[in-house]
Amino acid sequence: MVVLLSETEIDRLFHALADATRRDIVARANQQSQSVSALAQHYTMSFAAVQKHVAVLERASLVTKERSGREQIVHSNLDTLRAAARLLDEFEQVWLQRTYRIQGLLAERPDAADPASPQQNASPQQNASPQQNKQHETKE
Amino acid sequence: MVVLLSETEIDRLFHALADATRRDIVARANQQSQSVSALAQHYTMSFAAVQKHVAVLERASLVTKERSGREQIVHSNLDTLRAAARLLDEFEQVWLQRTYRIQGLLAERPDAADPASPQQNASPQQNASPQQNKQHETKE
DNA sequence: GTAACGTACAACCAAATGGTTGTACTACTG
DNA sequence: CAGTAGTACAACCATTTGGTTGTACGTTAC
Repeated sequence: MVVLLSETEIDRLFHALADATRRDIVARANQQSQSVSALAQHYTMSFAAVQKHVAVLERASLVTKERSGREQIVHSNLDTLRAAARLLDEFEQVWLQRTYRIQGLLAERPDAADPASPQQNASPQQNASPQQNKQHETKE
Repeated sequence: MVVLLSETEIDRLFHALADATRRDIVARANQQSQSVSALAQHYTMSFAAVQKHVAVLERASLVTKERSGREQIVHSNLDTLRAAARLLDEFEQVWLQRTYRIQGLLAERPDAADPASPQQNASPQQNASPQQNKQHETKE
């Protein structure tokens, strides 16, 4: 299962999750959709600060806001959270697979380097991964 | 299954993952453990910049470094990645459960609110000792 | 209508981030 | 031995982040 997020969206998503206050906001909004000021009441920081946290969450699609009269109701977006979880599952899968594949090949292909052994060539010939979906600059 | 990380560690973990270069570093290190300078060759940024990224990953326990002669070999730590994945799974589970429970309880318990607020240690002064106890302060 | 509430947003600030260059030290290599 | 490769680390810089206060404006309540 492939997750549909761009690198930039992944950046935003993890960045949004990398703050305890923001995680708490999502949890509360999920528990019950509520206005920004209602959320803000639970924290010692200013209303404006909470507003900014909500904005970060919104940019990451972890919550949505919906106007209701003078209030902005914050709804959690569990789909995005699920996407994040799937994304890490994917990393786990891919990276583990690679680990196993390398281990599995050790017997038959003596030139497949041992990833755990620190004693090795040190000559930086890189057998880099063929898939390049990044948008951050790589050299090679 | 409960994941064993403190809020601060979770912050560090997600922050470390919130950068495409760092994710790429972990992927490469997982594919094959290699020295910092070998990793740095794949990026256009300076060696020192890559060093800093590795340091961030190390603080988040996503990689470990092991000295080998004059080189520092970077190993990926898949356990931490797994912990992150489990953590999001947990969020997903808990938050989804709460959603369902609330939907189910809406009729009978109008006051079913606010069970799980994190620790509060208030002391509402800013001014900041250099370390802040990153447990975000809640009010209520 | 007036007052209070909820929000938006700008201006400002301190600290953290992400990058650079330069210097120094250690470990290999010839 | 001299030279180079790999690393560590400090200093510096620009930008972002996370917080503040203040102001303005629409909406609700009285």
